[in-house]
Amino acid sequence: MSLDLAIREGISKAFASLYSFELASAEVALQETRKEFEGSFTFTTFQFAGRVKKRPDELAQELGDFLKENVDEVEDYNVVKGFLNIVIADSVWLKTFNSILKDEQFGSHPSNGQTVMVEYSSPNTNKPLHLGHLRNNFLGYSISQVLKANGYKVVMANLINDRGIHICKSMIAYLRFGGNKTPEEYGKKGDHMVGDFYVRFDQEYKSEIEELIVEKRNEYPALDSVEDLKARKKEIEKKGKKNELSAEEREQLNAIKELFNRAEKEAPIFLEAQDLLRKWEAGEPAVYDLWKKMNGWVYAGFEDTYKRIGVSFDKYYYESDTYLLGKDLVMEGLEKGAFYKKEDGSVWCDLTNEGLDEKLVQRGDGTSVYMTQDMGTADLKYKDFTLDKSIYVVGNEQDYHFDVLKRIMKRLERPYAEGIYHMSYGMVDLPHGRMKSREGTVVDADDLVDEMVQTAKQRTDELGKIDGFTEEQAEKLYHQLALGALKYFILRVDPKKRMVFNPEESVDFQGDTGPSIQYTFARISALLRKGKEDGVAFENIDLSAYNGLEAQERDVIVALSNFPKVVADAGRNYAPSEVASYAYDLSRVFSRFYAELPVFKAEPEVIAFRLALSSAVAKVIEKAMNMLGVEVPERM
RNA sequence: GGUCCAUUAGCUCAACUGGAUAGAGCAACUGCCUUCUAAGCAGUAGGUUCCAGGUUCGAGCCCUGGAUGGAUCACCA
Repeated sequence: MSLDLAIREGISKAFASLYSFELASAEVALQETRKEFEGSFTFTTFQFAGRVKKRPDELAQELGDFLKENVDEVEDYNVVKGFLNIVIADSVWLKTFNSILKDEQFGSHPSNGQTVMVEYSSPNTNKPLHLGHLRNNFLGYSISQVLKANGYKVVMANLINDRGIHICKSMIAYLRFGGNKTPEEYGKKGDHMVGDFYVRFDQEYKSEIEELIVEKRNEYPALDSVEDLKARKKEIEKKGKKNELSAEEREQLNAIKELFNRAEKEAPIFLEAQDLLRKWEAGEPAVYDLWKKMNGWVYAGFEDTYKRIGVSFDKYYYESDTYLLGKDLVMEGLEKGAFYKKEDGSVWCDLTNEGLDEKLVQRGDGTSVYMTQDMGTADLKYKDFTLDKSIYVVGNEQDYHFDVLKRIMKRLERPYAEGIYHMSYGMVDLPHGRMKSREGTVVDADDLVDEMVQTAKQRTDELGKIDGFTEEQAEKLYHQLALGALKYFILRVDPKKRMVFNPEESVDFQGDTGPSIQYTFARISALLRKGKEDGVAFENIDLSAYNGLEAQERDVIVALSNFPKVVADAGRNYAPSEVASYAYDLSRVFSRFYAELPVFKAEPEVIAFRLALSSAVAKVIEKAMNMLGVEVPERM
């Protein structure tokens, strides 16, 4: 029985026998005692005081007496106002530590027989991965590991968006300007090369729009450039927000908008891209081959990046296979009365009684929309793996979409509907604002990793601690540190929140950072190496009879004992950040122990105990960091 | 305009889901390498938790109203 469970049961019994008051042990809320008070667990009595007709401090006192008397684990207690601080005997902590040592699976929960799919990454094949994708990939990979530790069977899936107008844009630009070159000839990774052509399309498109506007803009002789027109448009729109538009201005705004719209729709390169999409959908061989070829380049590039950032997938889905799915669900929904058809033949799901809008699930012409496709894909995933839960790691701009998806699947009575969870995360901002590809403020994932590796190398060289490393070992270390810094920096933040990525800060390796935790592991590894060299037996030893526990050592054991709960909470809350902050806490508690208590200048028994303690910390740090997708080096 | 989300130290983030004097790191300042790795440890300083009300023994957290920033409300994906 775990320690906190024993105490919760004790409190429950105390209430029953002292006051005939029923409080299930599961309902007993224990918190960690704040460090300025003595004790390990705190029970707050205020909310119960009235119900058992006692003053809070009086109640705490009586509960404390009962616990001290009846619960073996409780050595002592103290009461501050209504707070009952429970002191645990060192022998109990040692017993706890002993069972941690023996438990190879410590922190991992046994299989719960459930299967969960985590869909993440899900890139478009028209441009390389950037900083925003990194948050997605790190979160997806990490939550998968956390769920595995919670006893789920996890399928990591990547739904690749490999079709649509955006890919056609890259294709058109390649046809026009690509000179039939391969990525090798072009001198870039495949994904970057295709991304270049996507940008090229945009440039071309813009200049064609401008040409068209210049041609047709005779209505505005006073304005002589497209920039002027845009500025004028903005100005009027701003006024419009305050409802101060004159009829003339409104007319002018509409005219400008119309002008832009027409130009956007009539630009030759855009028409070509649309035409290409039609040809692709018709399966025209030449178009299809080009599409395959270019996607192949992109995939090779992605695989390379995935490998570098240490994420992987068990299953790939391609939108070119799934984009027509879901039509049978539309039929089913109509039959079940979950959907209805409008006069024009379009099919809708009415969610107004749930406080949402009506949602289109099929166009009037019978073709699918995004939602249709996602409905079908959800069903496909279930058919493939019989999922209990389905997690979508997707940015919070799609909160509404997934809210609707879940409700629709519930109306279609899908068994997995309740298990759909949108792991929504906030955007990654740069210190000067959000990333905008058009303004060139996108941080490319590959470049970022390169820079981080450079920084790691530089930092390591400055410290000069890795003499004797082969080049290969050194490269590996730089990579581990770079990714450790990057992943930790991103994962320590609550996923739901928007975060600021400051390139200068993220390369910091001191303080609350990945490398500083990795450093703790490296130091422990050094201790253990020395222990082994000295022939100290510290593995598989029984320490239940050890005495003379120091405060710093007890703090380490307490921190260790929290690990299983942290893993469970992180899984329940879908929050890798909780694992990250735990890893840092543990690392700090250990560092304090390390700084204040020497390991090898002690009695043999103490040496063995401290080495065992250190090795347990190393194992937990490794497990926790691995859950974040971070590797830990034995030397740095 | 409707809906949803955010706002905590100069900066980046926490706060165990309503508990004690709101904590860390960075930046600044003090100490600690002749002792197991100083990428560390100990300390000083830094707060009207956006504002105004409310709920209760107790509110950063819940409720109401407002401010600021963002997302979304496509027969785009």
